[in-house]
Amino acid sequence: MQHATGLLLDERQAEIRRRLAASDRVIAGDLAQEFQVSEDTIRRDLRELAAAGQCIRVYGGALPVPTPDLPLSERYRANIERKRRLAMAMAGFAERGMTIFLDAGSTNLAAAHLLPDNLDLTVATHAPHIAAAVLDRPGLRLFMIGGKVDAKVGAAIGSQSLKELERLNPDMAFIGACAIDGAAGVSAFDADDAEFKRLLTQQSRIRLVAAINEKIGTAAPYPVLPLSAFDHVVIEKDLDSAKKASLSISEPALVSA
Amino acid sequence: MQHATGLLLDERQAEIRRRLAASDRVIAGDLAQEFQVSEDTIRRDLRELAAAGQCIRVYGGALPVPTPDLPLSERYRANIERKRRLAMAMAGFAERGMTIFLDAGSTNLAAAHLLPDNLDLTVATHAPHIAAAVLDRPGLRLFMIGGKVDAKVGAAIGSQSLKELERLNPDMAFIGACAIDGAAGVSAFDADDAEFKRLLTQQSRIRLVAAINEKIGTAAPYPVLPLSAFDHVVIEKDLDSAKKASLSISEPALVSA
DNA sequence: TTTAAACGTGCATAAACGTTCATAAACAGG
DNA sequence: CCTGTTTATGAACGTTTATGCACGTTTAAA
Repeated sequence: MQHATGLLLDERQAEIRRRLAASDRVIAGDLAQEFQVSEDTIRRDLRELAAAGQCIRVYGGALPVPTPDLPLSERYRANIERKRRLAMAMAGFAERGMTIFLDAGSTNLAAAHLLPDNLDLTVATHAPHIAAAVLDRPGLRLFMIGGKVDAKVGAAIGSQSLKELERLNPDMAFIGACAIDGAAGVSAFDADDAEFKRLLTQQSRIRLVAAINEKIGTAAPYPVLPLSAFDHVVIEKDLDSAKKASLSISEPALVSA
Repeated sequence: MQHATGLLLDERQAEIRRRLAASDRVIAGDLAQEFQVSEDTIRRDLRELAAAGQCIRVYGGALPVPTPDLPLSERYRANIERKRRLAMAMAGFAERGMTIFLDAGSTNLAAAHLLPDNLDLTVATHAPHIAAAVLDRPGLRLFMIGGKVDAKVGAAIGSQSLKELERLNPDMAFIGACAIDGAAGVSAFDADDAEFKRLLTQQSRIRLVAAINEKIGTAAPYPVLPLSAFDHVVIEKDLDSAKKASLSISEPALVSA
């Protein structure tokens, strides 16, 4: 009846669980098309996952189980679906054997869930939430930058962290932008965070930065680097063309997701 | 009955094990065709491998076991309630302004949730899961030890982590014991983990170690330190008196929770 | 209120499954 | 060289499981 080459049931449900962890919803129809099975089958999967307490069934798809909303994790929940798309585009740049640094931020937390686990990747990060997510992915190796952790930024920043970062040269870095502007470049809300991002970018071979629409055309108090310092700037597909033009960059450096 | 050209049973099963390690799954039908045996035979192989804990049987084939051991998040769920009681007792030792190091382990993860948030505490740890939990507690400051993170231990261990630990002198350390014995002292399943625990204990002013009943009277391959090196050994109230006596320590060094 | 999409249920079907038995090679002991 | 035993396998049989489809119901949005 089924797959010569398709996914086994358990694999399919495991993949759905991963999606739920990375985004804030799944849609039955999309899953059906993606896994090449009928929607009935997907609905059955979602019903079973819901019965096991792994998701919450809703009309049209399912939601992840609500985690007790805490300060930081709350921020992480906002606009997850859009950030997941950005993260997916960034994850697409991963190549076998790379060491990839994930900066703090919810887009990169999504990336931690989405990075392929069969490419022998090493993930480095200074953000505990991201580290915890990576540690739960059997196919990924983890390197952690330590130091004094800033609760607002959600990552280890400051002099000790910088010193540890100096001894690391990632193949690729995913920078989380607090603000992006064609003229002001990338900027951050915290001085130490900005300095960390700057050093991180300089230490890395391939530099990616991503931002949702709201952050484009804005500037924060602490400049990081001009846009020209990055190999790829990942933005949403539907960014209005005026703002897109204001960045003064074009494909392939500009990536729409 | 088997063909001169075909593989022996052991060879076939070894090959299946190799496939499971290399890929994410095996499919019974494919294996049957490839080895030129009936699917019944493959199913028998998979059943035997599954019985030996070498794979996970699913409809249509088999999946590799998530990790050599249980997944970390699974291990964290076992005996939560009992570990929470131990953690509560340890948390009771916290005093205003202290810097407390939380070693890896589920008991200390519970402690991260239970430490009072009105004592101006700083928590240090090398375990991402614990760091993430602490970061979600507004009243706690966090210091993270970095380095290569061992997925089995669930924490950063190894030379770089040791070097960072050298520059830290916690007021108190909660050590997670893999095994405790009156004669053998505290021991661990991983060499680097044992060395980290040893240095951590030596660097700390007040040293606590906790263990659930199952770990008392057992020894692991890598010794950490004798029980005399600890200020308090926290055990469960209902530990049987023979084992309790075998530890050769008494109150107030011995704490029952 | 209307309407189309999403839903659950029951059913049919074929694949996958476990069990039992038969066969024949491999083995052990005399 | 016999003879009985063990072992790996495949075949036969009935059972379970995963899936898609049909059909009537519910839902949410227009």
